[in-house]
Amino acid sequence: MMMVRKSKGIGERHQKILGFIASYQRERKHPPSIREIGEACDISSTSVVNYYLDQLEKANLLQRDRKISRGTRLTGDNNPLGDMLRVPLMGVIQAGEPILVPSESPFTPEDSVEIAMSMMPSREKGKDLFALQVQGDSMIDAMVNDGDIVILKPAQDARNGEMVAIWLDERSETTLKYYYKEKEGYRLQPANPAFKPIMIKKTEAIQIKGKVVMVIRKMERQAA
Amino acid sequence: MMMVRKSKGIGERHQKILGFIASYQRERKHPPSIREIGEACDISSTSVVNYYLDQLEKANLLQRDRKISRGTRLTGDNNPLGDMLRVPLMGVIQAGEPILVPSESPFTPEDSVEIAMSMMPSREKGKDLFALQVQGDSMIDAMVNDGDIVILKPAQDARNGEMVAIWLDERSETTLKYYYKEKEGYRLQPANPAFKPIMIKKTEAIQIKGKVVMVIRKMERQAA
DNA sequence: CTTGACACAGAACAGGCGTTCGAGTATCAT
DNA sequence: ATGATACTCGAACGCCTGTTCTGTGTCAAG
Repeated sequence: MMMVRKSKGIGERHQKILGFIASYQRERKHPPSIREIGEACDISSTSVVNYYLDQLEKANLLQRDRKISRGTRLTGDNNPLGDMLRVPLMGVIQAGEPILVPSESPFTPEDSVEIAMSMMPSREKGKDLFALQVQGDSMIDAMVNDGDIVILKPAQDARNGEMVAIWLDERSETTLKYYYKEKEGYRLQPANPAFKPIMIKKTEAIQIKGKVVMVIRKMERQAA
Repeated sequence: MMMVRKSKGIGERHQKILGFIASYQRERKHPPSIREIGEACDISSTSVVNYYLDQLEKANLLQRDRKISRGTRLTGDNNPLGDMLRVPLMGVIQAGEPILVPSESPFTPEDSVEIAMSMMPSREKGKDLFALQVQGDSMIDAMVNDGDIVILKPAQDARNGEMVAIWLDERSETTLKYYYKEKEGYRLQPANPAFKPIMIKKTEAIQIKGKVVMVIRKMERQAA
């Protein structure tokens, strides 16, 4: 009977086991049992699987909850599963139309976007985030492109330097700007330094709709 | 003995179970057993847990792998765990310096960014993606801001309309542009329509480093 | 009051599953 | 050769776990 004898370190067998655990977990959403690993990797004895699992644990490639059924989990980098936030995509945001924040909007989010917890800024991990898809080029001064997805956190006011989604009554449009409260009123600063800030007098009515938490742009191929 | 009698539908008990499974899964990376659920939710009998679990399954809030240990998993929207891609953050990209694609770069990625599989465009779900953090304002014509994270896929050539990271020998700089091959040479189109395209003659040397797959901007508070 | 759906407890069963142990085989350095 | 090391097998032990069955108290409808 041929045995591989790969000296020390991680061999082909180890790799196969790691791969199987990953794909199993991806499909079934729970770890495989020792016997399932054995079956998938052509190992006829549970003790052999255990043997390899121990090595993989020593190599810091996975962790085991001893004595617990299906207690193997891949360590950080290999683990395909992680905490994510599901943010409802509530519709579109475009110039000339007010945006709908979740409480005002009547419709169920058809779709949603998934964001890794680890990617969320500050500790904005609240459950009340929502997402909007930008339509049109009206937000280019905010460095936000047509098709971009903006993640928002509902808010009625903001602190200086935060980017907010704001509704301007006088202009009848929604815009994304950095917000600064000043003596005379408000200064709304575009993200793109090539554009000048908008000064708003205290007398004008503005409505902060939410803080921009994140912007995501998927690059599909572009026309023309 | 008081019993809640919440008529039909999902009651407080159901909610508690759902919450427990979610947090358990988040912490331990595998589903809880029936007995563990019972203990956490003050249910003294496994049969009662089973009873609720069946209801929750009928309500389509979770799925059960019958006969399998720890075979309960939350359905889509409730499931905090999902497939994600771990993309190594290989360093920074800035004007005036060539970017390092993984094969060329000697250093291990100190950090990495996690992207939900569901967010990946086209079927760019390859394992060879890498990420770079933009430093400086030199990419504003590509609608990419200082601090943004760009996800790249290594490539030596591109199709028309794809956004690429490209090294221009003559200018000694890296830039992000939409790529178009034309008769005379190449047209590199900025994402921002306010900027003019760069025309490159065939005689000039260009090196495509990768295709831009995604751009992510985390909005922390901004200075000034 | 009876009836039946509903919520719950407890116990017992059977199979799932991790663990352990004894033993065997191949490869390699000495 | 010989022992050390790496690897494999099969079986058995015993806890873990899902399942099932019987029984009890509560509450609303008939």
